[in-house]
Amino acid sequence: MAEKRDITIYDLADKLNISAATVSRALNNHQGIKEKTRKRINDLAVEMGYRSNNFASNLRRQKTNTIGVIVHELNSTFITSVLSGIEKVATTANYDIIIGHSAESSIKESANAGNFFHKRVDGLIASLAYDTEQLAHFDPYFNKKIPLVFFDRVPKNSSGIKVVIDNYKAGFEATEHLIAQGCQHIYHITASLNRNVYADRVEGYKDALSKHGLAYSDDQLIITDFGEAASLEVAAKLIDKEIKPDGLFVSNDFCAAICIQSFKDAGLRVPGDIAVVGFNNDVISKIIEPKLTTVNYCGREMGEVAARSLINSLNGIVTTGHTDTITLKAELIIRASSQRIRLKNEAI
Amino acid sequence: MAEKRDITIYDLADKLNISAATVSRALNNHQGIKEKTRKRINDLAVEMGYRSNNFASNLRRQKTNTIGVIVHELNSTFITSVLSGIEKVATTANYDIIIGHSAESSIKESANAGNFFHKRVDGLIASLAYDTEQLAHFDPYFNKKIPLVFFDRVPKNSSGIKVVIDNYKAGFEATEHLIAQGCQHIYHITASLNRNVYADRVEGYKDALSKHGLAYSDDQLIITDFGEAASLEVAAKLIDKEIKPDGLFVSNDFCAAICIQSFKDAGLRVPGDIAVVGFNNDVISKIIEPKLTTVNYCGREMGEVAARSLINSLNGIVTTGHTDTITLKAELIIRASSQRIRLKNEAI
DNA sequence: ATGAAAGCGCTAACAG
DNA sequence: CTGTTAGCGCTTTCAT
Repeated sequence: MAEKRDITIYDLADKLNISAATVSRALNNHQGIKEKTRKRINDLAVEMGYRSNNFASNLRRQKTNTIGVIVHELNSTFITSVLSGIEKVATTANYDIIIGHSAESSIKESANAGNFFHKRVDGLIASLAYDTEQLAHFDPYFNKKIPLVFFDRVPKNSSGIKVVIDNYKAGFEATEHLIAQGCQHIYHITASLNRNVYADRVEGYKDALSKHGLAYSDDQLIITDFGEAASLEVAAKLIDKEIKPDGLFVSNDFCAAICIQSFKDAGLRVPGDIAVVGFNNDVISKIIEPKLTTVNYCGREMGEVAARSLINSLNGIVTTGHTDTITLKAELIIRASSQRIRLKNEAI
Repeated sequence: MAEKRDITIYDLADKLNISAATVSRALNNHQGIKEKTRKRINDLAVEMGYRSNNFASNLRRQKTNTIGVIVHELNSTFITSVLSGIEKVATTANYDIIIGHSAESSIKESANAGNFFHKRVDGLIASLAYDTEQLAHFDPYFNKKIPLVFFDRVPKNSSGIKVVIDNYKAGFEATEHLIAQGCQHIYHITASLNRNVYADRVEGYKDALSKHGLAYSDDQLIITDFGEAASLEVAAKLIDKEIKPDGLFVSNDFCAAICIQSFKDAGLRVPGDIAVVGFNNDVISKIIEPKLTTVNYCGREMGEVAARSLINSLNGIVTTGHTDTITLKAELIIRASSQRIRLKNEAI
């Protein structure tokens, strides 16, 4: 494949009758190179189409200046904004990032982790897949003391820095909001309780019910994978419940949207008959009719904080100890899908 | 950062009193190694936690077995399925992929191209950003004869393999469908005509109008960037038009969804007053009410074809010549948002 | 079937 | 301010 041989620093050195070391130093902006020499070298490099050889450099420096990022999915605005946050901070600090997505499969997550380890990333940022239980695939990182930062979906017990929101509080507030709207039979749709994000919200949900003297039975908690098919099924099940739900808190906007649609198709009014709250403030929450009340948290900020923490550890700035879990703000955004009070006033 | 020194093939060789060359051969499944020796080596490698050093290997082989993929955005199901198609083929052929996203900015696209070139990807797969005009950032690839495959949003004039759908035909059919539904004043919302995907659909749109004797004026063609704000603006403009549109073809599902919403808010019925067709079959097309008629094309297939073509060139299998543009199928999916005929029959 | 030796391109002591 | 030198870990002739 290779056309002509690549230009190396030796070619530059020969042409200028200087040593390769000087060329290397000039190209890397080391100090102690005469400005004039540096310029001559840089000019020639451009002229000859020189490109530095990463492998050689990495091999020598034992460092790649690359951060691996493993996400559970790509097609959500939340993840995209996390990525752009990471990218911004990483680029500023002169790190490249490589992205792997697990498609919610722990097997692919594991493959990505292995691949990135093999590629010798300097550090790793990850959000766990839906079904990840064993964390063995991260052991090589721990063993080699390669810094590891988890965000959003973090492991329950493990070292490493974690960047999260207060999911308990978010779940609590979402539920309390529904209660304030007069809901008495509030159901909750969530996903694998192995994932902190879901488990914590469930706790918040339960505690809010309990605080306001509302009964809770396991029948009100529905676990699904938020896929389209599963969501449709869940919605159908909800419609057929003995005790009709008048409030619904869903840990995912897409699934909440599907439910709203199903409810409407079944002749139920939202929020009149059933008030709905989602989670994530995805675009879909503003498209669905009625617009969806949801919990917003800033992906970009989460990405920035994660990247910054990672780079700090990379630079030996240790901020660990009791502060190795960083909690960011989240807020309930109230839209039409849950506003029963105002709706009553506005009613025809 | 590095803890203990990494295990190298020399460590393995020493332990077994054989040469590093033999270890290397065994690890890479070269022929001419006694089965027993191979097994001893592999076992010890696992036991000692050996991981091969990519840089050293790449440096030596002048090859990375990595394919770079540059996409204009990540948060669409279309792109995600393209990526999974690429991933599948690449993995099978023993290539890693690294993903870069340009966020629709030619500047970032250029940065990614440079970065990947620097990382010495063996080949590149790309879909152009919204505002890319100059292709100079791909020149290094052409110069070094690094295979380059464009998909979906491809450059107008340039060498390299291109994988596309017949956008002209898709635009033609979408428009003809609206005409068949009795629409007389069909507007078209599109984006930068520098992008083949949009320009070609516009041609199809115009030709369909002309074929059916419908007048066209530039007033009916609206160019926007499909962002949320821009889409809202465009929708408002459309509502205020002198000549009321009764049909709308939008080159993007998200924008089409926003328009439908705005129309409904303004008291217009969809499709009764205005029939709408989108493009891409994004999830949103099934969430919006009424469900959106749209053009579907298979991202996964496009990804697979792109990756396969790239790997073929990598292996020296030249399929270029007149076949260097590969056109895949696309189909109009008819849903409620455009069905005026049936709607009239069903009318109360 | 295995070993010896050279070199991929770069960087960092160390020297001057 | 610049040059000399050694070596990062691996693959691959060329021998044996």
